[in-house]
Order: sequence, then structure tokens, then C-alpha cells
Amino acid sequence: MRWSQAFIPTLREVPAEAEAPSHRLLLRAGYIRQVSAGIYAHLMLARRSLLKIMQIIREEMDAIGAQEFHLPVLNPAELWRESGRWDAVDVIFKFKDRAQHDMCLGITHEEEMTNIARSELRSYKQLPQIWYQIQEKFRDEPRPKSGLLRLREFFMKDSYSFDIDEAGLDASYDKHVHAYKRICERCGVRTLYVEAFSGMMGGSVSGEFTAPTDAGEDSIAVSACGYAANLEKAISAVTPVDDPAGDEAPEAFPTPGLKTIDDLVRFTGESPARMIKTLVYVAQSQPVVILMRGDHTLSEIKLSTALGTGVFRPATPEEALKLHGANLGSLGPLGLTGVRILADKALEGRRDLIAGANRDDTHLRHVAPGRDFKAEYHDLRLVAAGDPCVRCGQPLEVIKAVELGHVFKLGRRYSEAMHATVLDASGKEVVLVMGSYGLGVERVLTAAVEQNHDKDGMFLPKSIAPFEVILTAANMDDTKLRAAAEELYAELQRQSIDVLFDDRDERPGVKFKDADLIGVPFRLTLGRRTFEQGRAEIFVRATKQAQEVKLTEAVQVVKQQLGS
RNA sequence: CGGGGCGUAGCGUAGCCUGGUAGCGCGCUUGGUUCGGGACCAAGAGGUCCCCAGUUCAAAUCUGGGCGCCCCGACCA
Repeated sequence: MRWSQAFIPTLREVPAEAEAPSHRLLLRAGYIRQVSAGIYAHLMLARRSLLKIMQIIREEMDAIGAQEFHLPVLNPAELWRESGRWDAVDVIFKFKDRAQHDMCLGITHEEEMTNIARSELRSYKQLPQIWYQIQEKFRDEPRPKSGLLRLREFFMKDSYSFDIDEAGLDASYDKHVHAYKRICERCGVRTLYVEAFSGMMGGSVSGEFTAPTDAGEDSIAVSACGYAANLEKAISAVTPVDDPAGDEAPEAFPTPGLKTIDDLVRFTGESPARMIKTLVYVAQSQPVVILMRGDHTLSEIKLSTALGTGVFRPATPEEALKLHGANLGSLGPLGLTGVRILADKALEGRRDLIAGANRDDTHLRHVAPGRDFKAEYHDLRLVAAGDPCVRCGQPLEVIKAVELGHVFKLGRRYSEAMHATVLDASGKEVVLVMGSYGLGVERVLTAAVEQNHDKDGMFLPKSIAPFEVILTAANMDDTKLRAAAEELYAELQRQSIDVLFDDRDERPGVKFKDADLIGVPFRLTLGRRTFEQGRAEIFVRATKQAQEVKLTEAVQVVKQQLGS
């Protein structure tokens, strides 16, 4: 393709704001353009990269025996096409009415897939099946952010597996993990497979493919031994605490004006690990008391698992006062009746602790869980950097990462509800065991940029770069040189090399800067000085190393470099 | 949904406090010189100052309302 005939917008400076560098670079390099809040137009360069990523996904899905199809859904783009209104997409995202919005997005893909499986799959002989699609998705994100990482409109590959039993599901799941690893590798993205929280999708096991980068929205706990988990799910060993021996009864002591654990630490000289932090939540209009070790933080995700509902909120100070008979700062677990008390496991079996007395400006010492109050024990603690790893004991590190894909063992949740069954070898009806697997296409591109850029732009791996080579003629006004460049361009095309010919009548500096910016891995340059010696230059974008080659051999050398 | 900021030429912005000719950089057009790391000189085109209402002799500027965008948080694939 010729630059002068391609639509590559003016490459411009984008102000350095708090956005991810990948987003700035993609805007600067003319890959994308913002259309509306959270909606980006993919221009030619991005389109070519994304298509290459999609092709890699197809090849790897094909390798695990998956079949592609396309689920038609009523989505904003279709409404837009039907209505012919350019502003319709915007209009749809602004639905105030939730029901109207859901109607527009249709039912979930899991349900639709299960529905198809129910009518198509009759016998165990048809199993296992893996079906996938690569499709535009629409999400009513309340606040799109971080450029291409959180969008209202994006491409997603989603697949669904159907098996006769758990062993089959395990195999389908493992195939996906393997395929996703291959996809990320081939796209030049370093990833970490981590244990994840299954969220509202249900099912028991789920894993995330994440690309470590500061631009990410997820926090991941990682250990030297290879343990890695999303912070929502991560567990760690607790640093042990030596409680004094003895079993004295709880004893009140005055703590005037002391509200926080920090205040208490200063006042008593005790470690925060020897204190009980008392929190009050309201779940489904019932108060719930949460107890944490003083130096630990509550994970609301884990709390939702323990409660079995995601509908809860912190209690208001008034509600807490009504329940405990004391104001915030002096709450404790003793003497409460008719209320559910959840305690973190780090409090189990402890003794001689300090807790609020449920009387203003008063705390208790010598408090022993189990003896002085009853509670349900759950893992409620948010893992913190430095906690010992449960496997190797080394301190955990907490890093930021971008979630590229999420794989779920769904089990029978959908198939049971929708009666999706097949007959087994003995003619008995069995419920299908399902898995679902998502992968964000833009996120793969974004992560690749995030991990492969410098101050001058990006250097995408050749597998997903919009072009394999950019051919730059430094002086288009030199007729001989121009003719030689045209001849090289024709030869590269004959050799099926994906080449962008920068034939613009620009100054060399401009063309070099633009080439650096847009991320094409190799630049083949023809300039006067080298041309007179019958030579061309091959420039490797990632390393910025240049090498001179004979003009007659240039295409072969490029071909070699692309092959390696 | 809560908090903060912004809306002026294709892009980035100054002017607003203290009302009175709308300015700058980049880009664009024309001519010339230049041509291996974002050139220079000269001439030029380009604006409902987000919208509506109010105050005023006079509003980009002051007041009220609306719309839009960005950032932080909450919520969530």
C-alpha cells in the first residue's frame, strides 16, 4: 500500500495526560480516533493489526478443534444500520431506562449458546464441542477509561465448551489455557495466568490471562514460586502473632476520643495485630457485623462470597449506633444478639485481644473469640503486598495488570436451568457441563503497545504490526532514486511482503519520525548517499540498529529477517 | 450516582478575575530556497468564542439554566 493513497491521518501530538501511554501512542500514530465518549473509530492501521490478531486467534482456536460461527444479536450497531441514524449509537448508550437498555443488548451469550446446544446436541457422540465467535460487543460502561482498555464498543472472542462430564470440561478448559498462551505469545504480549474470582458468572474455577503493566486496572498478587492470583481471589498466609497466655475475663478501660486502630496503637503500645476491627454492613436490609484483625483490610469481594449476595453496603453511623449502643470507634462484638457476626479466619483461636466495648470512649482487653462471642469464620482478608505466600512463604508482590482474557468452568449452571442434555452411552439423559472463555481483541493490541514502546513510538511484533515493512524513499524528487524505490516496492509485493511504501514528498526527517511512531518492525530506506553506492538500509525498529545491504539483495534480506 | 475541572479556527491553547478591535503555536493554501532525523523566508485563507435566557450603550468575559467532554471515586464485564 502507498502512504499517499492510504488514509493515515495527520500524526499529531496528543497532550500528555493521565491516560495509558498505549492510548496516547495509538492516538498519535493514527490507529484510532475518538468518536464519542468511550467509542473509538479504528482507522486503517488499527484495523490491519486487529485483523491479524483475530487471524492468530482463529488459527489457535482451530488448533484445539473449535468451530467458528456468528451469533446475531440485537445490538446498537444493528439498530443504527436499520434506523440509518448516525447518532443512534450514542442515543442507545444514553438509555435511562434499564429495561430498554437490556432489550437492546439482548440476552446473555451463555444463555443463547446453551439454547443452541440444547437443540443441536443430542448424543454424547457429538461431544466435546467448542464453539466460538469473534464479535463486536457493546457495554453500557458508566465510565469508559484508559483508552482502549475500558470501552463501550469493542471486539471480543468468546467461546463455549460442552462436555459430558467434569473430566471433559477440565480438558476443554486446559485446551483454552494452552490456546490463549499461544495467542499471547504470538502477539508478543508477556502474560501471567492467574487464579481469578468467578464473579457473577457462577461456576467454581476461573482464570485470567493478564498482561503486567502499570496501565492495568487489575491488581495481581504474585509470588516467587509461581503462585499468582487476582487480588479479588488471592490468599496468603498470615503473619503469626504471639498472644499472651492466660485467660482473664474481658476488662473495660477508658479510651477517650480514640476512634481508629492507629489511635489505639499509640495509646496502648500494643501491635494492631492484637486488636479486633469491627465493621458494620447492611445486607438485604439485615445488619451484619464483620470482624477483622486490626492490621488487615476487608475484601468486599470475599465478603460478597461469604454472604452469598453482592447486595450490601456499609451501615450508616446511625444504624451502627442503634445496633451496638455506641458510636463508631467503640464498636465491638460482645453482647450483640440477633445479628450475624462474620469474622476473618485470622481471628480464630486468638485470645487476649483488644476490642470496642460497645460503650462510647471505652474498649475491652482480654477478649477471646469463641469464649466471649460466637462468629462464623471466613476468609475475608484482602491480601497485602509483603504477606507470606501460602505455598512458599516468600513475600507476595502486588502488581498492576491488564485483563486480556477470562476463562470459566461454568459447570451445569446454565445447562441445568435450561435443560440442555444429551443421551450418554447407556441411553440416560445427562446435563451438559459447560465452560465459557472470553478474550478482548483490543486489549491484546493495547497490551502489546504497552509492553513494546519507547519515547519515539511503538514497535509492534511483526505478527500483529499493520505492515511488515515500511519502504521509505528519502528523496522523492530524485527521479533515479524514485524509480529504484518503485522497483523495490513492486518486488516486495511480488514476494508477498506486506509493505507500506512511504511515497510522500516529505522531508526525510518527517518520514523517519512517522515510521518510528507507527510501529512497523522493519524500515527499508533508500537515500541518495547509499543509493549512489548501490545500497539500501535496513532499520530494525525495536533495536534501532541499521544495516546496509546491496540494493539487489535488499528484498531477500528483508525476507530473511521476517522469517526469523 | 458523588466530587473536581474544562468547552475560543482542523489540533493545542491565551484572553475571562477588572466587559469595549479575538490573539498565539502547529497544521492548511500560494511562491521561492531547501531535502538522511519533525527546515526556512514571504504572502494568504480559516472563528455561530458549546447552547438558551438575563444584566448592560456594549458580553468570549458578569448572572441563571441547559448540553457536552475529561479526571477522581462508586458501580460493573
